[in-house]
Amino acid sequence: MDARRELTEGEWAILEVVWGKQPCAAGDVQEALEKSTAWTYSTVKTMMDRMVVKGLLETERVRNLMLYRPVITRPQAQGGELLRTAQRAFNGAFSPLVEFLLDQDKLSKEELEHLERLIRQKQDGS
Amino acid sequence: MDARRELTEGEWAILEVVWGKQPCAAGDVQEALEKSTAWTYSTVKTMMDRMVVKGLLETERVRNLMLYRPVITRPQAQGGELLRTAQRAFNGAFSPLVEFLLDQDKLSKEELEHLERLIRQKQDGS
DNA sequence: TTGCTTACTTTACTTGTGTAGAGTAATATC
DNA sequence: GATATTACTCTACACAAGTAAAGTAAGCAA
Repeated sequence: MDARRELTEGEWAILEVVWGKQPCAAGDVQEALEKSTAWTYSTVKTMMDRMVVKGLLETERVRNLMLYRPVITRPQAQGGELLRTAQRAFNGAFSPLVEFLLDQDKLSKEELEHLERLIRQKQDGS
Repeated sequence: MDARRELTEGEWAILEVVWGKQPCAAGDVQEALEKSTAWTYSTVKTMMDRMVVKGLLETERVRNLMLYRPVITRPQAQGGELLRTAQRAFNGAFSPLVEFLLDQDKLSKEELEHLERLIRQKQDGS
């Protein structure tokens, strides 16, 4: 619920899976992350249960199976992440953050064109 | 040196001070952060020494005083932060990150105009 | 009904970070 | 020179997060 909470690397990994397939059992998540993380079932299950306590996931018991759902949406988490980055690294403002990307040539010619178009649309819309 | 290392909240706070005044003694940093963090001298000193071990700061001893300097620059740290955010929350690309900001109306009319101008300059320049 | 399999629970070790007290060394002051 | 001040060092605790082994419960198969 609190999109302002910081997510760890592990929490992101788990949430990505749960967002993709919900409801979702701990075993599903473990299998999905097996290649990238090599975490055992126990590890994933522990992390997910801790995420429930934190309010990041919620559970529903179906017979002997525990199903998990995300409580926060991906956009909420993305927003929180960006907010914190802006806060920490750019004194709380988003615009300097974008300027930094421009300065550092992090955006390709195509992306620049694309963004220019989007900005113009945005301006027309409002 | 490694701009890819993640900085904690505390490390950011300390680095902000050290970037602003270098070289800088632990006491200086403690005083600067006193209002916002209420950390004691010991706390700040411990964190800074750990940052030296990590290669985030370097020291020079002048008589009985230990002076600290940043090893990474602010832009390096900002870049690292943004890179990680892009990685975690936007599958590694910067452009979707900016699009997210547009979608979520995180940028004011003035900022949009400003950015549009910058983008156009950028395109002319290259 | 006996054991196999699967999922879950309990417990615990480790590392990093925030936090700081207590003790020590060196400088400054009277 | 004795004392006060300042800065440092050492040590340690707490909590979060990554990590997972071992034990338990419940449905399934023969």
